[in-house]
Amino acid sequence: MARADLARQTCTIARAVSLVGDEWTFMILREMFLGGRRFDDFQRQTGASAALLSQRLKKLEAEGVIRKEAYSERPVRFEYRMTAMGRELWPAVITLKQWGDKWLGDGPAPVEIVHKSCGHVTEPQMTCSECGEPMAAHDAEPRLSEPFDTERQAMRKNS
Amino acid sequence: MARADLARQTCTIARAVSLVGDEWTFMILREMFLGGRRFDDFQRQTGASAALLSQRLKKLEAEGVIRKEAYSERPVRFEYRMTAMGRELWPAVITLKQWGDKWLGDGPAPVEIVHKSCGHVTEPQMTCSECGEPMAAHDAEPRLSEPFDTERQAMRKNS
DNA sequence: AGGGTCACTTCAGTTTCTGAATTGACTAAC
DNA sequence: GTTAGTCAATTCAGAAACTGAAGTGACCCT
Repeated sequence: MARADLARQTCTIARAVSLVGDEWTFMILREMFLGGRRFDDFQRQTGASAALLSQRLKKLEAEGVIRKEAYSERPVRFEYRMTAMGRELWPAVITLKQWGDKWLGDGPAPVEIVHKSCGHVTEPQMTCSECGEPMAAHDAEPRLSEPFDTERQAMRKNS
Repeated sequence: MARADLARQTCTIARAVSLVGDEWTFMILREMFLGGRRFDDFQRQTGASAALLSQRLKKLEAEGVIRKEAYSERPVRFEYRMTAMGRELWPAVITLKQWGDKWLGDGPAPVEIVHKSCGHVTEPQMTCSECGEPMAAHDAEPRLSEPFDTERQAMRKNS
C-alpha cells in the first residue's frame, strides 16, 4: 500500500498520520508552536528544502491545518498561521518533545513549557477525562467499534 | 538538510521525529498498541511492504523502542514487543487519534479507550503537571534554554 | 543601476519506497 | 515422503519522493 492510501482508511490514526505524520510536517509544526510564521523561518530553522516546504505548506493549507495570510501588499508577502485545527496538534508535538527529552536528550531540555495561567514550568501529562488520573499505555484498553473490528478481522483473513 | 540529520540536532523534537516521526513507524506503533506483535500482523493491518517493515523494525529495535523475541524455537519465529521506551510513545499515538477523531472522522470513533482503573471510556487529555488543569496551545509559552536559543539565533543570521 | 529580500519554482541527480517474487526453516496433510 | 502451507524475512526493478543548487518575479533601499 502506498503512503497516500492511509488517508482513505477508516482508522483515524491512519488519516491523521497521512496528513501530518511525516518528518518535515512535524518540524514545521514545531516551528509554528515556537512562533515561526514565514517561509524563511521554516527553511532556516527546520532545514527543509524550499521545494519540500512549499509542497507541505500547500498540503497543510488545503487540508485546513494552517492558513496563508498576506502580511504585506507591495510586495505581496505571505505568512502562515495555524487554524483551530492546527492548534489542536499541540499535544501531539508536546508529547513527542517530552518523549525526546526523556529518552533522547543529553542534558536539560532545550525548551521548557510555561503554563501561562498558573505561571509554572510544566511537564504536560495525559490524564483520564473521567477520573483525572494520569494515564499510560498499561492503563488503557482499546475497544474496537463493531464495523471497524469487522474490517480488521477481514484483513486478518485474506492473505 | 537530509531527514537523517534531524537526529543530530539539539532539539529533542527533531531527534524524536527522526526516530519515530514517519508514516509507517506510526502505523507500526498503532498496531502494537492494539496488540499486534508479529511481522505478519503488521504487514496486513498497516499495509506496509515487507521490505519497509523489516527495515523499520530493525531501526526501532536498534534504538531500543521495541525488542525482538523468539516465541518459538523450531522453527525459530520472532515477535516484537515494546520496551519501556516504546510504551511511553502511547501518548503520542493517542494524541493523534484524538485529533483524527475530531477533525478527520466521519462518524463515531473506530476505537474507544477504556481506562482500566476507573472503568470508563475516556478521552485522555493533556493537563498541567503543576496545577492539573487541561492545557492547550494558547496556555503554553515555550521558553528556550540559553545554549539552544543561541543556536537558533545563529541559524537566523547565516543565510 | 546595482544589490538585497522574500516566497517561491524548476530541474537533474540521489534516495527511498512499492509490489511482486523468492528463500529457508520448518510443520501438517495426504 | 512428496506436496502444500506458515512465517519472517530478502532481493530487485521500476516508481515516487527528496535534495541542493540555481533561477524567477515583485518589489525596496542606496
